[in-house]
Amino acid sequence: MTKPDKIELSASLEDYIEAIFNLALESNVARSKNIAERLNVSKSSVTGALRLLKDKGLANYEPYGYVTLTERGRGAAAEIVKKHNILKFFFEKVLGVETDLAQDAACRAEHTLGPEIIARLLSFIEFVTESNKDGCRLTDQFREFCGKPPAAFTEPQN
Amino acid sequence: MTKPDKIELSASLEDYIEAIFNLALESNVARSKNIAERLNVSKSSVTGALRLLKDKGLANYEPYGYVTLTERGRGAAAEIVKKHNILKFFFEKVLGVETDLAQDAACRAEHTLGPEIIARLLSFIEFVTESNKDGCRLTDQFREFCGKPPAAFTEPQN
DNA sequence: TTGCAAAGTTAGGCAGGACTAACTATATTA
DNA sequence: TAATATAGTTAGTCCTGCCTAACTTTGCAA
Repeated sequence: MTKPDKIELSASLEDYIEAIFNLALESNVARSKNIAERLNVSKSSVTGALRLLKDKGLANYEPYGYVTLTERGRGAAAEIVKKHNILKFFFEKVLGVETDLAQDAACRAEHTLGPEIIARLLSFIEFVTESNKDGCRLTDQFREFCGKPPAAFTEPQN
Repeated sequence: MTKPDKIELSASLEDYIEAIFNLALESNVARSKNIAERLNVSKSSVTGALRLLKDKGLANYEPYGYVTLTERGRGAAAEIVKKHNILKFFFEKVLGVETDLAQDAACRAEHTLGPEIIARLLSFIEFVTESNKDGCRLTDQFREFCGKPPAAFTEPQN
């Protein structure tokens, strides 16, 4: 089993990969222009990012051509998307945060939380979901609970 | 009630503020050198950051002097520290992640999650804590639950 | 098949945040 | 009180990531 040397990616490059991945899913091709639109970034920024992704062996990119992800690129993308989905689900369905906010927060947090936390969070979601099937309905109980006042939590406790 | 025009801070500046705040708590003074050590950053980087914080009215800083936070600076710091603590608690005590990892993840996530998510998370922690007092012991149940295999979560679901 | 709009690239610039090396203040202590 | 170690600052560089403006390719329509 060859572990492919886990590439370190900046938050920004992760965003590009994610965008390419999602565009490919939605319309089969990712074009520079669409990436730029999706990320709210100029076309020239996209060109730069694509070159970097190519250098890292994550994207197949030739000037003026369509963009696809390499095998490794798809692997990286899948991981990011997975993080995103887990976070979004947790924020929205467990914490009960409004959809757009959950989406937004997931976009930002997906770059900062490591695999251990994500794995735990996934287990936790499953735990909660299970409890809902069991009729224990943790999420409902939490919704109900949300009407009480908050506590302190302002002392540092490293 | 004068809302003090919520200042936008980069993750990096938030780190500096947090460091100054914690150093002041621990040893009553924050010195450039200690800040540099704590953040693993060169002394000159600290000088630069302190000037920025001064410009933004968050730190009292004179070259070669001690560093303190202004009223607003302390406000900002308290918010960051609060986020940090809530996140750390959640990761460690709810998800059951190892202390150092929880600490680390909190350090990174504290810059990306907004007040709504944090507020919800706090409520959630209280909910769980309450349940523990009630003898329902959600955390224990979760620990026990953690022995089952994970599911998919790889399709995008924006 | 040429001719133009749309897509993409290049060049050049700027801000944030970090670094090292060299210099300056401060403080301690002999 | 002068010498020196320690703390702090300045100057200059680098890298990432973004931008605009100008230029080049491509592809479609007349």
